[in-house]
Amino acid sequence: MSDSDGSVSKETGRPGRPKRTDARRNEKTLLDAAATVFVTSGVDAPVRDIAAEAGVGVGTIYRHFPTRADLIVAVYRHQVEACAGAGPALLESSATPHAALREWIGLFVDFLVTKHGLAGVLQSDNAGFETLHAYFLDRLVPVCSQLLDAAVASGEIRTDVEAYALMRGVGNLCVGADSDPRYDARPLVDLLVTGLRQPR
Amino acid sequence: MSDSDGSVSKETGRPGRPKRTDARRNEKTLLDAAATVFVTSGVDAPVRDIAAEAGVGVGTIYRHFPTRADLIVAVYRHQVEACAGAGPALLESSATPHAALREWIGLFVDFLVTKHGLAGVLQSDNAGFETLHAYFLDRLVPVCSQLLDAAVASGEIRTDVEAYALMRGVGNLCVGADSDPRYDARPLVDLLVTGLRQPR
DNA sequence: CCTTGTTCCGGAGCGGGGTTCCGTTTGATC
DNA sequence: GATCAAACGGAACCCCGCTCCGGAACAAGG
Repeated sequence: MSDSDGSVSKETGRPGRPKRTDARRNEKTLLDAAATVFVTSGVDAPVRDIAAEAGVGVGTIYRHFPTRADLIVAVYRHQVEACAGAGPALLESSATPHAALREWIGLFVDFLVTKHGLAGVLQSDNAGFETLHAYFLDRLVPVCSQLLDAAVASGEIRTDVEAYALMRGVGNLCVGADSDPRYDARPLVDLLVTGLRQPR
Repeated sequence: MSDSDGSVSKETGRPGRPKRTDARRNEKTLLDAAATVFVTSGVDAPVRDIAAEAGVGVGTIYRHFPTRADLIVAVYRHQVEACAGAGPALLESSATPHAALREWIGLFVDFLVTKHGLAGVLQSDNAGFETLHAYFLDRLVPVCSQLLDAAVASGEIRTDVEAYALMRGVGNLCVGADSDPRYDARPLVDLLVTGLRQPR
């Protein structure tokens, strides 16, 4: 969704008429504004705040990004793609598949904990965020699965853990990791990854 | 807070005048109603729903339980106390301290995942729930710490994990464990506890 | 440049949920 | 029964997400 050009729809492939220039401009403005507001007020920031920051009406936000999840996905798409792309690379550059998995998960955690409240909203039980949930899963679970399979193949880890569950668990451990100085998710995530190793 | 009698304040010890009988009755009614509604609609259920279930006005709820956290704490106090009490008992009955820790955490997880949304609201980043957070921590962290110390003393586990972090992590892993049939927190919690073991 | 059709925008307004506030009721006391 | 503080109820208020429509901005053709 939301091509830089807008002359074709990515989902259908049908050639939709290109967007008007003011519409394209507003979309960019909105992404910048949302990114700014997300940093200071978290991803749950009131829609009106984002609209104010961008200098547009709330209607404009909903026209470009029907759900909050769409907006969040658009803002963080680049970083998620980068994270997904790093998976195979780490698999080659690391000493063992398990080490690659550990490092990749570290990247994911670093991404999550620097976005106020993102982890908290990644849970599917929050109605209306299925899109967000789905995007992260579609993009990252396959990568995680690849790393996991490699580690299984090399005999380093147990075989009874699904990529989905692992991603979900790591995401959960990051909930509230910002906003509470007493809590650092990283050591616990490491513990989890350590626990994956075969107990022999 | 909220004595059965009300003739003395637990915090100050000063003898406050006893509550009126209708007030005491309403408090009980409210606890029952809240417990019922929590089961079906989760701990985030609208205040008005709870009021309706109890057959009282919303003002009455706020008078007895100024914040939602107060209400939740009052509803689940018994179970939390039971969990806390089970710690020392398990330490005696189990084969090793690590086994006791594993079982105790299992109890805690069972408690959390059967309460819709409780885990999700246990995070301190949710403004207004510091009371809830504080109560769970005050009550359970010392118990966890005791088990953890015993396991450290017996040389079973590593020494660099704080009770607070562990409790927090386990709680986090339980977020959304209900409401998503694809996600079961227990195996991951087990992984975490396994990861505690000394890697030697 | 003007016209016309269309897209896009702004923000008032609706509904829902949390919280407060105050006039009324009720229990306790004498 | 009279008195008075405690407790109650729910209307009212505010904040927020989301919708909707009258009008402004744009693109295309005359």
